[in-house]
Amino acid sequence: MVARSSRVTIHDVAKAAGVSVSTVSKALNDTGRMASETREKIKSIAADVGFRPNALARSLLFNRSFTVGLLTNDTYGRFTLPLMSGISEALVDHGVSVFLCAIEDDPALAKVHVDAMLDKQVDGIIATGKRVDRSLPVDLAGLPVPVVYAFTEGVPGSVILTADDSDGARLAVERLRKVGRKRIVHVTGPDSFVSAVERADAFRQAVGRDALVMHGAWTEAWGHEAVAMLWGEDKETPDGIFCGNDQIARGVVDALRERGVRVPEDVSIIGFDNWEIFADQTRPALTTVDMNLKELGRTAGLTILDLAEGRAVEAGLRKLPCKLVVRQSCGGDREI
Amino acid sequence: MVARSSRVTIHDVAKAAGVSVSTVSKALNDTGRMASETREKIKSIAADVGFRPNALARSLLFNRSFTVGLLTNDTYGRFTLPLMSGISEALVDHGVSVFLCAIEDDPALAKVHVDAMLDKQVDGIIATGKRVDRSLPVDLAGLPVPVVYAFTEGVPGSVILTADDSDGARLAVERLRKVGRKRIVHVTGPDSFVSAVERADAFRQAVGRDALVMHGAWTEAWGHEAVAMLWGEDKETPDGIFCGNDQIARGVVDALRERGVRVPEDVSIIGFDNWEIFADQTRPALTTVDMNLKELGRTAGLTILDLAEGRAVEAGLRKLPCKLVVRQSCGGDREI
DNA sequence: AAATGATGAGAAAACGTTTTCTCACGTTGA
DNA sequence: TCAACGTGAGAAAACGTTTTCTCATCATTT
Repeated sequence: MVARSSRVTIHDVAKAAGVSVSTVSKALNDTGRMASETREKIKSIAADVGFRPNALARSLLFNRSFTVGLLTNDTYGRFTLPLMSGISEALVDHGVSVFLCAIEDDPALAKVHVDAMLDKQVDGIIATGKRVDRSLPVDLAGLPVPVVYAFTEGVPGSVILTADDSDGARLAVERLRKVGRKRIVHVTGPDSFVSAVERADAFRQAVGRDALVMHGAWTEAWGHEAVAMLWGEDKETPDGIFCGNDQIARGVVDALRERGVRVPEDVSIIGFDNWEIFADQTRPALTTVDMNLKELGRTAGLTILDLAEGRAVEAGLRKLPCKLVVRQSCGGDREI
Repeated sequence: MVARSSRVTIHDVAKAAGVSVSTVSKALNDTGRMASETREKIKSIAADVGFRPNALARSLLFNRSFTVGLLTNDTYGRFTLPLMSGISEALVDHGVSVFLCAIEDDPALAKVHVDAMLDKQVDGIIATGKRVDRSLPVDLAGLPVPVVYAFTEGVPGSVILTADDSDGARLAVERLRKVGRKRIVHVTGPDSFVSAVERADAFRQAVGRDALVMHGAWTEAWGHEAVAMLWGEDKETPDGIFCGNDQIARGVVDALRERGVRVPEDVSIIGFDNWEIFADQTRPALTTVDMNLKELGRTAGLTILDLAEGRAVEAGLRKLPCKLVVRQSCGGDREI
């Protein structure tokens, strides 16, 4: 019943070299006692026949599969892909591969995927999602493998990695100040998102208690609308706008252009996310806050590795700093 | 040296049931001869202790790992994610998990990933990329596992799946005709992309030999530029524009609005890709051609499964049909 | 009552590794 | 010359399954 493998095994190498499999194993792993000429001969023969050890067999023996699972409900991949990229980059050097499981807010599907991963003896699971304050529709507590939550809500006592929204907001305000802006407002997403609230709080702290924060949708349309409101009243108009994401920022920039307001000469705009497809294509290109998701992924990967290999990791929420990506929409990109 | 697993094995079940492991195995797999009460008792005990067979051990035995690798150099994920979603959806029912490997046009990294997957005994590899007419920077020929190329160039004699660009173009023209458009032009990407050329050819075939095709970049800016050219001369302006992707379409729509040309009343616009983030956010929302990438992924997944299980699959290029997603930019969305 | 057959369940081998243990052989020292 | 020791290499067990083979036991038939 068992299918025959066409792959070359350690037995083939042993036969070709006229030694036992144990000797081959020791030769290739540089362990055991052995005449160095024997070792070299075996190594060369192994290379000749193209031997590569079957990872499944090693996994079975070591109880380490050198795989981790990435569980996400961010079907669009806006946040998952950069994270994935960082995880993969950090782990490939350690011979670890990543199972990507897209569960579309479907608890049953999530369970199927988690079970499949556990059956395949993943060394750990990284959970991620599309918002920081919502958990995946599956309970990952009490699993026989370590779990790291990245950019999604985790159970108490777990390791949770996320971007520092407050830091991002501070970075933006700091920059707007540096280019001489005085009347700064914040146009952002719904206040039902903790990210939006955290950024807004940090924004107020940086700008002043009565700073104007406008909550709306995460859309271009809301950017247009906000500009209409701000420029519609006969109050003093802002000279700096910090937007909650790049889509809103694009809406704001477009709306200002339509009104004949120049960006960045008259008003400086800063976005959030550094979603290149928006930030780069907006005219002028957006200066925006980057959440360093790839770095977050790298950290998540190394953390799950630490846990898998039994090293202690401090539990709790850990916030990683953001960075400002300077393009043209804020101005001052030359003189600073 | 070998770490102790905390997981419950078939031996634990055997001990708990007071029978041998072979009996447990046969009981759970509904094979062998056995008193049905024994079988049921074992099943219930196995469920009680939460036994799940170690997939690694089974893989070793069956020489089937129930994993496949998805290799991509589309770091942004525009095409990879829908594909991945389809693959995963098709395979999860068969207990197959997917390794996602992002190789960023780096041959060395690609080789590392491919080797890691082969070591882990993947049942097959699906290769994908960001263009149909470029191959990945790694040679997948002669691998000991089946390979399917999806949305990327494959070696001759291999199985290659791709979207039918001609079909997409025909669909668009057909629709423009149906809403009464007579003067239709095609604004698309560089003619160094075979996709662009195939669509352009099909467009010409549908509209007429001397139909106007404008090649440029795949950007919004090119959409603006093309409109400036079309409306700048004192020739008759088009009443229908079929765009090579949604970004160009968005540029065209925006440029027309700025000129006071109404979409879809005066001009009908159709995009390509159905990239929701563009198609949905454009005002009016874009009617656009969808390449059915998820379906493509599903097909790729089932194909690699066929190959892995030794079923014959016809080699060669297979083009899957597109579909038109109707929103507002083309008009006629109510009466048809 | 003895031979046959059916039934139930366990022993062992296999998958491809790694590691521990054992052993044969040759060299050294007294 | 013989014991002690070092060296090189193989045998066997282990990881967790599945499957084939073997063997009791019991019921049925002659």
